This record gives sequence, C-alpha cells and structure tokens, in this order.
Amino acid sequence: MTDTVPAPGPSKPVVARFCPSPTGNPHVGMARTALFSWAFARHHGGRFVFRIEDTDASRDSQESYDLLVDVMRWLGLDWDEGVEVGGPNGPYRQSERMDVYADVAQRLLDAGLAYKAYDSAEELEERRDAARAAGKPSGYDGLHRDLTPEQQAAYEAEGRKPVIRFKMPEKDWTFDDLVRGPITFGADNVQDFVIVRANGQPLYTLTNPTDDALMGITHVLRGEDILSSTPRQIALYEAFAQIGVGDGSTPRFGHLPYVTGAGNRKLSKRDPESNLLGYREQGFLPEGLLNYLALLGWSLPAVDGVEKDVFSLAEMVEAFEISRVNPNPGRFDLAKCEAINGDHIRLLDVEDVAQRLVPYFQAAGLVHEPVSDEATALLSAAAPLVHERIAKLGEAVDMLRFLFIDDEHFVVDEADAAKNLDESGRATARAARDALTDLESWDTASIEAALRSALIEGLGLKPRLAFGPVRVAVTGSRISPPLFESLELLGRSRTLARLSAAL
RNA sequence: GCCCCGUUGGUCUAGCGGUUAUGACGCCGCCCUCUCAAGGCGGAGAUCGCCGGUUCGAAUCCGGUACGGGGUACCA
Repeated sequence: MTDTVPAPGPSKPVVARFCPSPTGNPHVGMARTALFSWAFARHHGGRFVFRIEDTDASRDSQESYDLLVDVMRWLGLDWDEGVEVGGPNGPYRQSERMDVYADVAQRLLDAGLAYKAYDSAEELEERRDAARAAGKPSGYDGLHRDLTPEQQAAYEAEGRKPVIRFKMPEKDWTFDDLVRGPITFGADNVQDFVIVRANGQPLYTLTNPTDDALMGITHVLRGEDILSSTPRQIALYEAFAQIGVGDGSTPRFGHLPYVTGAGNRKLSKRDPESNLLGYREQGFLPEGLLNYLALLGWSLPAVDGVEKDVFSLAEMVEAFEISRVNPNPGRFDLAKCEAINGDHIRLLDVEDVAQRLVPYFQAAGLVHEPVSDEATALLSAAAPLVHERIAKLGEAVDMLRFLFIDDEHFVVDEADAAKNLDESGRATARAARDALTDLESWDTASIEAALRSALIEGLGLKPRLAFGPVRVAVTGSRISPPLFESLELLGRSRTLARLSAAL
C-alpha cells in the first residue's frame, strides 16, 4: 500500500475511468473524483475513459449530460476514450448499451449465477424489518434463491414480474483498497442483490461492473459512498470470468473521501455551494479550482522540507501517488479556494488574464460581440491594474466598470461621495480638474506629477486626502485600481467631465 | 438494528517510534502605500477524539471506546 500501485496483471497498462450519471448540475465532489482518477491515469501513463451511466431514465437528462461534457472540457480533464470521442469499446453511454446488459444478465442466469426472484416490495420490507428486529443484517434473505420451475411458474401465473438477483457466493470478501488498505466484509453482510429490475431495466450494480470489465478498466477510483458495494462487484467480476465477460481479471478499487459542505454532510448536487457552473460564472480558473480540489485529500510531497500548495496540473500528474490520498473527508472551504485561485490568476501572463476577462465583460454587457479592437486594447491595458487585485475573474468587472461604462450610465457611489466629495472634497476635485485641464502629456507620470503638485504641495493635503475625492469622482468608488493609471486609461476628456460633474 | 469508513489548531494538511508537532487558508499586528490588493515581517491558535497496552520513548504500533460520516433500494 505504499508507493507505486502495481497494475493487476504483469505489465498491463493502467486504464482508469470517470463514469458519472447525468442528473442535475455537475458538482465539485464529482470534479474531484474525476480529477483524481484522471491524474492517476496520467501519472501512470495509462488511459482515461469517460463513460456516462444513464440507466435511470427517470432521473437522467440530456441537459445534464451536455453540462457534464462541457465541464470536463472546461476543466481540461481530457479523455482518451469515451463519450463524444468514441473508442474501441463504445458506445460509452449506458443507455445505448442495453443489449449488452441484457445479454450479460441472461448469461448469468443460464450459468446459474443469478436467479429470478418474485418477492413483492411488501414481502421484502416485512422480512427486512423482522431481520432488523432480530439484530441481523437487513439485506435479502435468499428466499427465492432456489425456486423450482413449478414455483416460478406459479408466481408467474399470479402475474408477478421477477427481478434478477445475483447469487452471492457465501464467503468473506476482502480487498485491498488503494486509499484505505485491506477491507473485509463478512459473508453474512453481503446478500444477493438485484441486477435487473422487474421491468427489465438493468441496474447500476450490473451495468457498472459490466462496462468496467468490457472496457478493460484496471483501477476504479470512486466516491466513498459506494465502498460497501465493492464486494458485490468483485463477486460479479469473478462470475464474469466464468461466463467470459471481459478478460477475467478484477480491477483494483480505491475509495476517495467525501467533499463535505458547511455542515459535515457530503456536498450534494442540490447545494448551491457545490455547483461547478457557479464557480465558472464567478471566474474561478479551472487550474485554480482543480488545484484547490486536489488539496482536499492529497498534497504534493514536500521537497527539501518545503511544502508547496500552489501547483499546476502537470505538477500534480507528475507527483500523483494514490497512496498519498488521505482517507478522511474534507470540508470545502470557499475562502481557501478563492485564495488558491487568486494565486493562479497572478501566475498568468497579463495578456492571458485580459483574454480570459472578455467573457465576463460580455456577460456584464460592458463589452459587445463582436469584440472591437478598442475593447480588446482597453482590456489589455486595464488588465495589469487588476491582475493582482482579484481572486476571481468576475471581480474585475466591478473594478473596471468605470472605464467601460458610457458616461450617461456612470454613477458615483452615494456613501463614498458623501464622505469624499463634501465641500472640501469638491474643492480638491476642482483643483485636480484645473491641474489636469492643460496638462501637456496625458500619461501616468505626468498626471501623478500634476496632481501631487497641485493637491499636496498646492493645497497642503496629505496624499490620502488629496486623492480620495479624485478617485471617487472619476471611478465612482473610494476603492479603485491605481488612480493615475486609471486616469490615463480613462482619457483626459472623460476624466475632466467626471471631475466637473462632481462639483 | 447490522455492516463499512473516518478522527492532527476554526478549515485543509505534513508527519510513518525520539520534531520546540510542518505548511497553507482564515484571524490579529507591523512594514510598504494614492484607496484596495499584492508582497514582506511577526503573532495568537493543537495536551494529535478518549481510555488502556506495547516500548527506554507513541500523533505514529496494538486493543477497546466515544463521536462523526456512509451503506443497508427494483438510486448511483
């Protein structure tokens, strides 16, 4: 359980996968699972498969599917095989593979490894309650395990539709979890389970191992929530070996801890906090979000005793050792996520920042489609002013609004105006206007020199008091990007107009 | 009820039998400074869930126990 994880067979290359079901919005826990599985595959030079498990028509949606693909691409977690890109083991949407599952189920039935069970929901519940009351595990009791053809016919005659249950071999189940080490489930605690519903639809319990076997998956990294279904899947693999589904091997399993939210609960799809799209809308960088998510349960090994918590995907791939994954759940801390994201923004070239800002300014209606050369130039010139001031791209919009907004829509924050543009503030603004009116050269250095001379030397003001009124009058807020640079970008006429308007 | 997993400052995390228990986020203070940030420096904050055991020595190994989480579906 330390160091490199051996592949199941000798020199068998790693094949990992991510296989969400398309329900609701993509969430952060999902992204973390995808990231770890992806990083594992990439670290070992293996393949990464992206499959969609849409076997539950009542919960799955096309919209959710589209979002999933979109978000994986946005994150930059590329897949070698799977949905949208195809591959040798397709199709990769389970809804398109129903014939495969029907065939596998039939073969399990034929081999006597599964059976039809006719229990009604009420009967099952009754017996479950009884077992519970007796202090025993509450799974299926195997009542219909060995029905005779006559008994089956009798149930059929009653009009009962059978489910197909897999016949669990009676033995203890031990597997060596990639992140948790050896885990054992006693024979009594893993009962026969349903693999095909009464209406003929296969369940996850069947489709997931079937596809993993058929797609040659060697390492299954998934959420802790399905840890306890692992013995069933292992049993199924052993059955597959008998009926010739897959290559007869069983993958290794690793169960990743939860990402929890504000309480201590697993972050669910319904928590707004967990919505991946929300992070994109706010201006999280994929590299920032992924970096933070990586930190939830994993860390880059220290080099010379120095721990590094801001890193690139490439660095993660290089160092990603599954044995370093922490088994205990981690709470999603938005403040830290933002801090890490801010670090990544600062790591970007300014020009890159300017480009990435475009969609946010468009969404705010400050830049229009198609993007004009002027807008591009202004954004490029303005990006340096906010580059180290934002933690999320979206924050740049408010900071730079004064530059992009047309003069009719420009508004000054009332509270800030009240404080900074009182009588003396207006006098300061007037002096600033006068000093700037005939300035020879409209550039940052000249503007600064002129204002310092007029306001600090001329009026004898402290810098803080001198520039406050100008800042509020021109940018609309007492908090702004650096003043002189801002004025240069705004231009002389607009600057003067705003100063005048403030008087 | 039964089964499984987990437990190091508020949060994340390092640690693999001997450390003044690591770092990050957050918080507080100072410096820088035209505001806000960024950056720099410093600080507070952990009897490593608890009880026993092994050992010269335990956050690290073992056993209990408490608490938290998950499963126990014709969801995944």
